[in-house]
Amino acid sequence: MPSQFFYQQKTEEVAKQLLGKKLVRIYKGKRLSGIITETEAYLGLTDKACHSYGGKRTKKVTSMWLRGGHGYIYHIHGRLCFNVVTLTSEHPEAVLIRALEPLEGIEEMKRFRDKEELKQLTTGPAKLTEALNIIKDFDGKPLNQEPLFIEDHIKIPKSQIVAKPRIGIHYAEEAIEWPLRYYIKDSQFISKR
DNA sequence: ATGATGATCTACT
DNA sequence: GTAGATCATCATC
Repeated sequence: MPSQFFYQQKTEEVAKQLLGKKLVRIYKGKRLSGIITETEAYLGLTDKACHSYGGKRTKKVTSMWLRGGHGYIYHIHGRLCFNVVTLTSEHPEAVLIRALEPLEGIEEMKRFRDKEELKQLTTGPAKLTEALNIIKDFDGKPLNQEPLFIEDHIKIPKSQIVAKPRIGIHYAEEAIEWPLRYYIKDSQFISKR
């Protein structure tokens, strides 16, 4: 399990280093898990795409102001997305988990998603929250304990990490083109090419 | 109390 | 590629 210092590194660095780790959900005593294949960094006060841009502290973004290593879960378009908070309580930044490669508990994931195809289970930020049955209760909870935590798995070499602009932030002006989306080169489990 | 807004997904062409 | 469904959250009234 990563230490608390892991999450206090620069957000871009956490986003890259989360690739290859496992996101694990314990559901009714069973492990549902996947390898993190795609992430996006959200850089807080000066990032127009970030929910905490300009120092916003509405109820929805409260968890982003926690110290690194907590979960931040928000509703969007009637769905839930899952983030890992980074840095300290003075720096409201986070990493959005956008895709996983399913590993354990695949039959449960198929049930939660009501889909059979492996690639349809976790290749999108709201898809993976549904597949792992991640619920709003986990917002603001630390990620070093059951029922939802992150586990070390494989290390992805820098040469295998692709950086591209983030998805779905057309309103974010200059931040639109910042290359803060990271994914494992050649992975079959990413949300978009 | 109401209306606008998405860090989305699905189904369709 | 594009349209429509979706619904909690927030700003405004």
